[in-house]
Amino acid sequence: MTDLVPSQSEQDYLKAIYHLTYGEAKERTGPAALAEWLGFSCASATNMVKKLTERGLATHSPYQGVALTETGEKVALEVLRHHRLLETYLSERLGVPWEKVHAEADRLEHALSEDLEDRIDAALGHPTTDPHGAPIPTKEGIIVAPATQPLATTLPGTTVTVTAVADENPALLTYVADLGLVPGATVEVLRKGPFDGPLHIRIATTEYALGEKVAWAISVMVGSSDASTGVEHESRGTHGKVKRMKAES
Amino acid sequence: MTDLVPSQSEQDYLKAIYHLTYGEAKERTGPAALAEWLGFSCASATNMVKKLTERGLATHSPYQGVALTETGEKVALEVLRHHRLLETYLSERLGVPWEKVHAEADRLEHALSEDLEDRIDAALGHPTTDPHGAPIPTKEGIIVAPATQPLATTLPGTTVTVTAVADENPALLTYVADLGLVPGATVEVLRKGPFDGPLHIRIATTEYALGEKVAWAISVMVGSSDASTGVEHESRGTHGKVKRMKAES
DNA sequence: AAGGAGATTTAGCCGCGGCTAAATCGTAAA
DNA sequence: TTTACGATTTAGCCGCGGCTAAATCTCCTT
Repeated sequence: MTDLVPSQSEQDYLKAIYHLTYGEAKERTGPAALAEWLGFSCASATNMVKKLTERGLATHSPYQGVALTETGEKVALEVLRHHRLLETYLSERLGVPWEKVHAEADRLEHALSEDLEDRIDAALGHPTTDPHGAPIPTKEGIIVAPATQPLATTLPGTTVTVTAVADENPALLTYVADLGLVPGATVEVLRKGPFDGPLHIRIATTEYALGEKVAWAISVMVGSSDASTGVEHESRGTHGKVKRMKAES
Repeated sequence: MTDLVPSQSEQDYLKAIYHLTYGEAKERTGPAALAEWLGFSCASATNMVKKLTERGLATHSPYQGVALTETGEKVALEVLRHHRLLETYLSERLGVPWEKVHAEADRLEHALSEDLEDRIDAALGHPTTDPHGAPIPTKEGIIVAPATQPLATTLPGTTVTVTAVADENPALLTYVADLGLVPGATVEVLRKGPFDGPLHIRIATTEYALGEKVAWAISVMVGSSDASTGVEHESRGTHGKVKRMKAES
């Protein structure tokens, strides 16, 4: 019998595959995207993909891309739960600033026991989203993804509510936080510059021009009234594809 | 230039060397003791000792035993600080039971950033001892060791105060906690059985007979009145040897 | 249909940090 | 003094998870 529990590296790859498929509305990814995401070489990614497939955590045939199996996705969601619970705890209880919690959680997530996970969850009152607005998977591996879209694709003239901000980039986080572009904020989309031009928005009474990268990192919910239609359930085994979040963490 | 920061394995070995020398009033240890402490083979211990010596973290000549250099001890004390701060935090803020905090902290200590260390330290109000009574080194690598002795060597007829309990063994911790033998408790030593016989003690109004192992795991402070003579300063570079704690964590 | 660029895979290397087996040392007992 | 045993060291192996270089495949363009 091979090791029952995936190694830290394996967990990192599973998390990455999850991000690159479920996070971007794609079915499968390739080693190149994985390698870039993790900062490794393509060859390393291919090797690990082969190993994960042998272990039954991913499906992969040569040149056909990778996807997670049910058990692989389950592992990824467990790691993601650890990550987002830690982010929330560090932010709420220890005052770690917004833009730093991701890096801290990345190092701590693999050392978190089930028992501690439960204690943190309880201490926080069973939170459903992390400080960046990303949903926290349940212990059973169910993740509730709000029906959102990137701010970048929002039609000018619309007023929207920010639900989440991708948390990978500290500098970007600091920048958008300064603007008040945090989950819950209301934004009026004014107009879009030509081609890759800036997106003009208004927050409260101030206008800003956002670059492409920033506009894509922000998830928004259209309208602001009806809460019940704002979420859908997404779980392992779901057949009908639902709109998934762009925001990572 | 070699890696600036010791690997997790190296840190574990440094911590072990610290325990086996400073923890037991010995000057040096051998690979055998190290190997047993960590659960590795003697050969592995010898290898690592050689590497630590090359890195300037330990001193070692063949067949002469190992000791930490100043910088090695500094690293060990940093890890120990992480460990004991985490123990305290987990116990105080997340309700992790006494006998489990050691194992949790062992996994988390290597993933703790300096920033988080400071935040935890501040959140706890800069504690000086962990839940088992062991002193927490300062950020500067100074550890204040109370002048204590094992309960096992305490003369019958004496009344002493428990200062610390070795935290490695969960079963033992549960046992002594049940008896009320926690830091701060007052114990009257009644008599010692012959040879390896039990140590009879009284806590409050109840009498107990303790085995050798338990009696050695408990550190006590003789008398209970004068606090100023109860501690001494021990720091890197101290020449005069001071009585050091038996309790580990 | 042919060519070529980029993605993917394979082959083979490396350091880390475990391991066992075998050689060597040092000491305490005969 | 010799011997034997335990502690230490050396030699050499392994899996993990990175890497580079080279081979191969896919697909898009010409």
